[in-house]
Amino acid sequence: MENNNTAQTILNVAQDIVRNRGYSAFSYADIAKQVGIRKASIHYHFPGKEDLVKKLVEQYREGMAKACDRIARSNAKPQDQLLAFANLYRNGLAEHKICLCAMLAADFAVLPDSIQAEIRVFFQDTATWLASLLQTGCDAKVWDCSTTVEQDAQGLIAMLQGAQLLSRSAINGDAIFEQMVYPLLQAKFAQV
Amino acid sequence: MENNNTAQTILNVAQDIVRNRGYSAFSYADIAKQVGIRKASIHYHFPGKEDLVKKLVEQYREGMAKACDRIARSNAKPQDQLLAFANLYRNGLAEHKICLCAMLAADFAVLPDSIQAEIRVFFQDTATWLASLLQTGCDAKVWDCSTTVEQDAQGLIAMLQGAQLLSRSAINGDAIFEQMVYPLLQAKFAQV
DNA sequence: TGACATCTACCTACTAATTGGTAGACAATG
DNA sequence: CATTGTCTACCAATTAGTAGGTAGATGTCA
Repeated sequence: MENNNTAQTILNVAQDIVRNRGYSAFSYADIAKQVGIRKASIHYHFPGKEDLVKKLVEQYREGMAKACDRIARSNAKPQDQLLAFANLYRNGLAEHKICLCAMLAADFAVLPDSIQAEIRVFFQDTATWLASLLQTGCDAKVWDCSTTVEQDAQGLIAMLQGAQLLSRSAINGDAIFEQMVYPLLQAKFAQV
Repeated sequence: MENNNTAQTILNVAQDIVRNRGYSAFSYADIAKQVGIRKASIHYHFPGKEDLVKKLVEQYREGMAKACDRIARSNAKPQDQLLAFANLYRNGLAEHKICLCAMLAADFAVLPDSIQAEIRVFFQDTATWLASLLQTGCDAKVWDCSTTVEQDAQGLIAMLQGAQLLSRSAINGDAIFEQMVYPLLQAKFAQV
């Protein structure tokens, strides 16, 4: 994660903080200290908090899209792709990082409109991608789809986000996550 | 929800705010304005933020325990009790209220230790109650339990909390919640 | 009963620290 | 000499929390 670009360093640090403490509990002073510059210099790169966080979500959205794309291009079996998708969340948790947009969803009521919109797009994109994967598995008779794949996709994402949150407040977080997620995946998609 | 007791009014208002905006984004000034007293008077009833929020979680935990107890005492069929449990979350959402402890779980990293502990107890209690319901349904052959009921219980709670969060950031929140939750409940507990 | 003391629940008026943000100086680079 | 990126030094607003005062209710005792 090296870079010689201050703006990108600021974004990286900011992402870390938001994914750990949420939107309201992060400040320019925090970032400045960790990046090793002064508060005013952050304003040079990002005039206001809104600009910074908006860029943050945009970048996070791109990263997620790329990760999903890698999974899709792997040509693995649908059940393995589903597992790989779930593991994106497990891996984040292993670094003590909640999904950025899950954190921001909790702070939704205090976010500027432009960021609220950005988050909606993130969830919509993710749900659309997952629904398409579920449909593939359906067509291949890997699992059956009694309900619509769109609803299943949203339910799965909800479970993964919720599991991340709950895991963090448990003593043995990482283990809890797997114990939560895999049984439900198995129940819904028996052959996984 | 009437009361002539200032301390309880403060708690009610504080709960509203935290469930909507989270821990970091609520202030004594907010509460004072809504209650109709001065900031300093809140300190009279609750010396510090930690005291207030701790009491908040304690009370919320009692409320949840009572709600679960009512469901258990209803002697409804296990599948109906499970539905009633899920509807606790749906009803909260209908008033634009996320589960208090889901919000605080998001803010976990910035919470005082004593409150972190309180939240752990909440989730543990809830999971224990739900696991016992799942076991009842198991014994009555209403659904089967291939995995342990404890894991299923935690997975279900994760899904419900996650669904609340995601619903709020969706345009049509309430509808989305039901479309997410019920299909997954049905898949896992077929006869529900 | 009257006098005094205490307690409850609030108030005004402050504090020190932190918040996001701005103005303008300055050094390096091209 | 202009641009870029950083700095110091400020700003007004807000944060949780404190000090000290006060009106009114509730004792308590001669």
